[in-house]
Amino acid sequence: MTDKRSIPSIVEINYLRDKLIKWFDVYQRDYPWRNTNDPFRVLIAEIMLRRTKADQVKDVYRELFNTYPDIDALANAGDELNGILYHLGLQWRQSAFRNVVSDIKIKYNSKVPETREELKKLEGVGDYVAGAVLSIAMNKNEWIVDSNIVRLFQRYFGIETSKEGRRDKHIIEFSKIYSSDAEPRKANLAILDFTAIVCKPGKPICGDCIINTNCVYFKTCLDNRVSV
DNA sequence: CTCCAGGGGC
DNA sequence: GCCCCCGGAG
Repeated sequence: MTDKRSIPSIVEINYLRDKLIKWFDVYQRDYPWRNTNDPFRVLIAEIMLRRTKADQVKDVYRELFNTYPDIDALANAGDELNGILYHLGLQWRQSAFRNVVSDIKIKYNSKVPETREELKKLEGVGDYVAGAVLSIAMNKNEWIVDSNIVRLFQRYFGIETSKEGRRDKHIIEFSKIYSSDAEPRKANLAILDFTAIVCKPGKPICGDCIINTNCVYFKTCLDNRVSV
């Protein structure tokens, strides 16, 4: 690829997606917010997941919905809610959290908005959370970009990004094509899990990687004789 | 010590 | 475009 900022071809992206989905069918992670199609629960989970490890969110999610089974219970929650959320860190999340619940209940009649534009009006909801709710809970063809997805794109296609790769135009364009699939939910979950388990930041498992034959990063490792 | 399913304020 | 938000795990 001569132009390092160009977007890979649709064929290349389709190939990558097919491989990741096949991998996902075997190795997908199990989290409580994946056993529901309730957009509200998925939205709450995604808000908690931002800048926070999934394993750290798991227990909080369970306790939260055991204590407050529906949006009305959550909207009327007292100070105990702060205690449940405390372990997530990022204390600003607590007020944002309450505002989101309140807005959905009052402004949206207890129904999670179904467009990216409306979702982003909620406090603490940006492109990632909005895209995740639309694609994962509603199975819509909506893109997501997080730091892990940026990294996979960099490594696999040998593409350059800015410091804020999440917001790079060519990265978002890639993600739009990637999520243009018959199963956007699966496609997006697949790339999230793959980047967390195989193509992870510190020591990626390149040796056992199912897509290493086409990966620029892997070829570079071999050229440098770095053990993988 | 660094890192983590980002977002918002500037 | 840059920077900070911050608990817990490694």
